[in-house]
Amino acid sequence: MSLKDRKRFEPSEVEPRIVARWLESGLFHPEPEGSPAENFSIAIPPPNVTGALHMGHALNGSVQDTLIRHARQQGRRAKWILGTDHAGIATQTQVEKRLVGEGTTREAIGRAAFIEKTWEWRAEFGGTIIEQFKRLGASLDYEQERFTLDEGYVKAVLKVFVDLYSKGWIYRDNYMVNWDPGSGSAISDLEVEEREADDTLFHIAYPLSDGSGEVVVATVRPETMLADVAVAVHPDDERYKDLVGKTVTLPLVGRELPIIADEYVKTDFGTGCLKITPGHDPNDFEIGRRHGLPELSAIGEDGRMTDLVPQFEGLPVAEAQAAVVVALDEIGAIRAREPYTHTVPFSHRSGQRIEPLISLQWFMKMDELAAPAIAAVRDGKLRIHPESQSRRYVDWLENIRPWCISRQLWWGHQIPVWYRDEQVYCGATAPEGDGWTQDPDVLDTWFSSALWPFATLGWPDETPELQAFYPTDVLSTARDILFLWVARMVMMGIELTGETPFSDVYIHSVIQAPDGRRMSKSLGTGIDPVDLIDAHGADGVRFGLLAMSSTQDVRFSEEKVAQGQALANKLFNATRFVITNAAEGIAPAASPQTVEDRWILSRLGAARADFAARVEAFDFSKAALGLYDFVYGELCDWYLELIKGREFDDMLSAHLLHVLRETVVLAHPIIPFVTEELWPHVGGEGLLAAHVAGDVVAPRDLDAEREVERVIATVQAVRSWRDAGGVKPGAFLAARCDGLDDELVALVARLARLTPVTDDDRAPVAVIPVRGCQVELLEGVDPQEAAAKVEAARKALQGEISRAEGKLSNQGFVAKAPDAVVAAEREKLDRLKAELAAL
RNA sequence: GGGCGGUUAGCUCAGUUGGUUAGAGCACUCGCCUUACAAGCGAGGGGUCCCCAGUUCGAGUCUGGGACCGCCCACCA
Repeated sequence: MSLKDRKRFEPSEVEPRIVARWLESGLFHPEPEGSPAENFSIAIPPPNVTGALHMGHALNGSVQDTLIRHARQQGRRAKWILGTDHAGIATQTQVEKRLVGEGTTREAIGRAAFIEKTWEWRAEFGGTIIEQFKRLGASLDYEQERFTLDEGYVKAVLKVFVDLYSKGWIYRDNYMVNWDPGSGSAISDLEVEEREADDTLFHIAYPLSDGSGEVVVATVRPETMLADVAVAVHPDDERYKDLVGKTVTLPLVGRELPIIADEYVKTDFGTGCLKITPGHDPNDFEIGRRHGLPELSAIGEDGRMTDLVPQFEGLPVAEAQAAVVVALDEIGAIRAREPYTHTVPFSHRSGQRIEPLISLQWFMKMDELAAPAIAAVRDGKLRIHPESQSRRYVDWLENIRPWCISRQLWWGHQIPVWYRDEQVYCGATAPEGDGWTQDPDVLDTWFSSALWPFATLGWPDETPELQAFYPTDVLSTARDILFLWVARMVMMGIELTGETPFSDVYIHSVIQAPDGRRMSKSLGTGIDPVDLIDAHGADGVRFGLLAMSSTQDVRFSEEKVAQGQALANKLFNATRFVITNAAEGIAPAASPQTVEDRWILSRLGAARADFAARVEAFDFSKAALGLYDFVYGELCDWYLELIKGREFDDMLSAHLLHVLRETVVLAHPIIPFVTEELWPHVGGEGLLAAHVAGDVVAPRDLDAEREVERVIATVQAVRSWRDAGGVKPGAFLAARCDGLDDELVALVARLARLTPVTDDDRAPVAVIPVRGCQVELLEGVDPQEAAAKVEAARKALQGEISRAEGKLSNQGFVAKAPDAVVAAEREKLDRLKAELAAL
């Protein structure tokens, strides 16, 4: 169907065609040439391989694609690096669920078969999100898709492990970890979230071994007492000073525990006596190490009681607690119990309560890695937007602790360490000889993600891609993985490549549900961006999400998406109007003949400059809304209406095509589909996505802007009078126009539906003053209506005049305000008085 | 317990270094199928800028205090 006959832009019909053309063109896969300084690259935050597109992906995709397309328009070779993350725990959990559905378990089929199953799972579901990104119009390099477990990537990960191991920064230790019973694995501090829980605080009496009394300790975890190794008091606590050095006898167990002094203990909390359980409490662990205390484990990695106290062996933790309480009650050791609300750690992944326990794990030393990552931000080599986030970044890095990098999973990079008797071997490949067993653990998924910007480009090999596109330019992501991922990429990037892996980090908004709650599947508050694309088109979704975004979290509003859809449709119809009227076979060219022609060129230039500045400042909301204002408020509402009375000669046709063509270019980074569709109709050649716009912007024409602004103000004033006076919209009214030259009068007359007269000396029924000129309506308006309107206008003017006079008679204002402000106030007063006089 | 951000029209949000009568989109009211678009066009109504105090000739904007909401960090049993 010809464009002229399509009354509406139909995204569902257009989008698949456009995507196909983009993909065929090879445009999204730039050759690795040139230098990183002249090229532009972004590495996408790798979505989980089995994930589906959610609102965060859609917003972040819109942001990154806008940046990438903007860079392409500037003639930069732009590469948006694509790939997915193997997502250890998340993927393993899904595959395990499937196995259960098939009546088996991962333990039953064994490690090798399980990993094979997981690769099958990836083959089956791994492509979903990539296809969804295509629907969004994301101009990712689909020809070079990476995976954090592909061959080259594995090579990079193993090399990093081996290198940092030999540097002594990766080590194995028995240490307190966050044990997640849900995934059966240790997890890092960052994967723990605090939640409020209602518990009971038990006060338990520990008798002194010499029979001279007792001390009372408070705990919400009575079952951990089985692993107590000491009781601590504050060294300055007068109540207990004399007890330090004595021992108590642990109830139920009979072990003698020393009473020690440690400044950690708060004298004003509870009883001032703290039971020390290094095996099951992070603080107690630290205290235990300070005092050289033994580390006992009452709870095992299976979430059941160990054989430390045979009476409770094998009981799940919750049952053990009940049993311990019963036993303590029997001997009358519980002095008090009170309800207690506090925060306790939960696994972010499995949602289960974290069990702190001591475990043999791999750790990475972070201090030396953190220092240059802090310096990068301090020196301005790395800029974080919004700026307020850089403080969070620095604070976290300054207080960084060792990172537990081992996970008791099967799906991931297996730790490249082998054991044989007392021997330990670390290397990228298995050691020679028999009898070696590889460490069964895999690396934290974030260990491999930390290498993302360079491992995806072929590091550690000096590939052409690495030379052309690394370091990358921008990293765009949500706030919640600033530490988990961004900071670690910076640390690893600087350590391994000597370069900050990107120069700008953009932290985008989190989009909440319309009611302000979190968008989540489990709450039922999620909105599927693909459904939105179906309903409003990808352009509408992109525009809407960008227009919503901000420097903080925002609520989702479908109206903004609809606004974007309306914009796409508006641009489509504006183009349709121009090409149905323009002379045939005319090439676009700026050829202004009239004041409005000059005006729109000036406004277009301003819109372009503004758009570029907004995008480069990561202010996508303003970029999108500014585009909307230009297209609606200036191009369609005024310019196209202003030219409608004119003959579409060659010069006007060429000029209109030029304006439309440049508008389509301007809008392309945000609404690529409709603009690509229109491109050939406004004289564009090839793909708009490949079009280099350059950055030369025509100088503003302020004279034309002033004149057309007067026309607009006059038209609006007359329309307002007509409407208030009940004039039929179609009627042309005779009017005298003073203070405007003929060209402007003609414009006003057409848009306000006036018949300008000069030889009619009837008395006006209404006088409309506006910006130094006035329009006298000679007919149409009902005299009474007119009188009421005049009265209202007079009242408003008088209000303003007295306000201005009051200001100017205020000595403080005249004496202290800047001269320009005072002068402006005087000018305004004069203008108001003139307008009042004209009424 | 610390830190950060927010509070402006019915809703979602703008508001530059303090300076016209505080804006937009959506919603609402009235009028229009005016030959690009009724998913459109025109004209309107609607605000105690969270509260209190202060600085200033002048405060939505700056300062102090408070209230409420959200987020981040944190080892009080």
